[in-house]
Amino acid sequence: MQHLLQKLNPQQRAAVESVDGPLLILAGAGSGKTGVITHRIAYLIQERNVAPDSILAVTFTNKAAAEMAERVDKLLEQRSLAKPLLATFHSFCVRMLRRDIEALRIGDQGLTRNFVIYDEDDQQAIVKQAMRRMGLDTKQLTPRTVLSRISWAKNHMLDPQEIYLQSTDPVAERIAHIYEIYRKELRQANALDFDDLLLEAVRLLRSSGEVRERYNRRYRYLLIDEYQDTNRPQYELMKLLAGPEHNVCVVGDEDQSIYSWRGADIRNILEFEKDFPGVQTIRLEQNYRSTQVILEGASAVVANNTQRKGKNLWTSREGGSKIGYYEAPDGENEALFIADYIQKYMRKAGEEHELPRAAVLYRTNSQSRLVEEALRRYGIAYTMVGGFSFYDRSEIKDLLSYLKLVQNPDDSIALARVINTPPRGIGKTTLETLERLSLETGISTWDAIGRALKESLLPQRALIALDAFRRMIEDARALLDPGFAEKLAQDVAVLPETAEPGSSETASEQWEDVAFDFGDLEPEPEEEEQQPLVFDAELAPIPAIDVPAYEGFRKPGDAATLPELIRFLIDRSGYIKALEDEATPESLSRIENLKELANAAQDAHQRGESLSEFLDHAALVSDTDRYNPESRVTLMSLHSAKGLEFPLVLLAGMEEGLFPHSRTLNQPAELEEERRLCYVGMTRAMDVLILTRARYRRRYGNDMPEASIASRFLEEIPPQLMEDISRGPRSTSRYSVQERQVQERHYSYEDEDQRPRNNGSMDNIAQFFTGRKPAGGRPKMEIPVPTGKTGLRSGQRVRHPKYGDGVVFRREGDGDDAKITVQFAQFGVKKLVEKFAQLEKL
DNA sequence: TGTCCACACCTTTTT
DNA sequence: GGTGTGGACA
Repeated sequence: MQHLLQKLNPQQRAAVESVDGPLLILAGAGSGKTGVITHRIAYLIQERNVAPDSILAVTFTNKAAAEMAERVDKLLEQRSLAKPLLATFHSFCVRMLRRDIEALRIGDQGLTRNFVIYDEDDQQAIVKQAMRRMGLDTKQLTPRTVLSRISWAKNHMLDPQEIYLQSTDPVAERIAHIYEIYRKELRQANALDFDDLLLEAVRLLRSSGEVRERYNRRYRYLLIDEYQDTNRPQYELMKLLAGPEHNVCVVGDEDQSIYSWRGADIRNILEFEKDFPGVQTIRLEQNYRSTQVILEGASAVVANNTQRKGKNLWTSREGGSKIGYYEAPDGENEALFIADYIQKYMRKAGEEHELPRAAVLYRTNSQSRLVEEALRRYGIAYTMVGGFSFYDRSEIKDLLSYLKLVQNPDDSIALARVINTPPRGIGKTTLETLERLSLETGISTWDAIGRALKESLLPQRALIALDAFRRMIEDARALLDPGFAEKLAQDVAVLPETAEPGSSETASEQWEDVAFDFGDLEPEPEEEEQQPLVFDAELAPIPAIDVPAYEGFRKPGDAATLPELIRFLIDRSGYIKALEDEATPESLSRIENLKELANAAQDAHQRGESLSEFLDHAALVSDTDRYNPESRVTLMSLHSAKGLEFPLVLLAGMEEGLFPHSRTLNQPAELEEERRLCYVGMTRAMDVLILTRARYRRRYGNDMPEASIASRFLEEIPPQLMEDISRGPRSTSRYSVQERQVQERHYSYEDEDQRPRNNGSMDNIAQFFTGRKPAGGRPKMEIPVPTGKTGLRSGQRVRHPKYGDGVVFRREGDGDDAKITVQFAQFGVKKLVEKFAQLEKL
């Protein structure tokens, strides 16, 4: 309908209506890109009568995909069961591979659809193992480095031989060698890493004309979001999927390209015009998000890049408040300022208007800790995106490894993870024997266990333990039943009923009787051949974990459900028991986490997800997917913030070496990427943008605070757009003198200690450690030193009953846990627990 | 075998 | 502040 186009400006409208042939949309920050994509999809369906399920839109995160799907749904006037597919490259590839990967098999070689996805830890484990076997020193050449080189190679579509031929030094040759072993190991484990998901999908579409044509027939309209961040394999994938019609629409912004380290290649924009002749280009240059001040500031920064075509973003939101700059004495103070600012902003905004929202953005995730502490202290609720996720917890990974092993016993990494977790007497020597066995014969660890048992290759005790372990996994597999496990591995959501006659054998039959797709929650299909394995609650009591009851009972002989499988595993493995016996707060929280996983499995089960779908989900959820737009305060890295917007943005850590990051300082190309990152961060702000910096910052936990230099990006913002809200009473700051003093007090962690702070002693950690005189105009007592109940602080002279006189060097921790490091005249440096130290002030 | 502790190293960014 | 490693010991 016309209303679909009504709210769009002429360029956006053109972008929506140009549906035939290749289209390149260069969309500046905040130019309504998402709206264009969703409207375009709705327009295709509604105005052009395109079948919804022939549209494929690829976004950067699952979250973005889900949100877009929702928006499209709202735009459409009538619902239909067929929906456009919105996915990430990776999740789309998984769907495709789960269905069709066996087309790549030659004989009995190649991956099966039961493949597992290896995350970074798994990858590291493989590399480490390979290096250990090769007798390489993992200190000189770290697995991390090797892995990043392997990933680089994959992102440039180079195989080990090519890397070997290109290598100019022994290290590079060695890496090529490790790469080769790595690949072999993954193949043997029936596993794919993230990069492989793309590569194998490309290989699949290239090598099987039948598969490619099927997908081409299926998906006639292609949209690619965040096009500037696509890498080579993604580009190839797009070309293969585009089919002969070339109805491809890509949306991107050169200034927001921030993933070159992951192989993203801006040349994809240039090549697009080459590979898709007749491409139409549309520019969206009106920004609807930010005030003029913010937009000008951000544009001024990114204008310092040489590697860009340049564009003219403009906004009708004239003026706006200036970009705030706060220079804190140290990191703690910076965080407290941020908390304080957010609190004031929320109060004020709460009185005035709608839902106030704020984001704290930073370059590295480790910066979040201080901000979190400060927010907690202020009692401000927040959500954090990134950092370690639920799925990174060791207990979760352990249980997932059990599940992976059930799905695919050849997964040697999962096996290694759980074979002795909890301890069941399978130790180092046993594992070494198994490894040797698998290495010599080229079989997986799982098969090696079978062989060792059959031929009694190990001491009796080890054999008994191994046998028990193997039976547990086999019983779990039997719960799912042999045929069923395979069926679970299929992705039923893709391409229903499109199988060609004679193309796929058994697959198409299995296809029809499973239909979870439309919320069909029927019990699992029955199987003819069944092991009468009833889950016996009495034999297998689950004391601590309460898996919620699910609807409907499973008939005896039906395959077990996902939650049942989990119950079985946590019980039979003794995992819960071990945690219960431990009975520490730590172990109890682990139990809680496992409960949460059980709940997640329950939800998944109710959605009709299979084991492999559940595992895929766990592997592919990104941190950004956890962003909750309802949340009022969000903490995240700059990278995660891409695509989002907030009325208030605080950008922390504007320091050389942090942002731009130290590893980019002498690489011009990477420095430009940092600048784009800065641009991305600044343009997230709608109304208010605050940049902060700490003059002294601690690098790791306990190190000396180091003096910092203001980020160059600060200097690239025209001064007339900025306002210094940290300095002096006379500034036009939003705070009065009194308020400021109150505020300074606020920014101290020592609430208990009310001693005057301007006592001229060494109040300033930085001064203390750097041995500097206080700088000219710098106000004193900027850095609060925690002193706790005893009031001990750095520099305080103390006496100890045993060690005699000394000087307090450092204090860490809070309350009863507080530790004091004291330099004693005769006994040297000692670290003492404050509570017991019996220190006497002198 | 398994567990505890001291120490060394580290930190980009993520599907 | 967190993790991984290696050595000492039960």
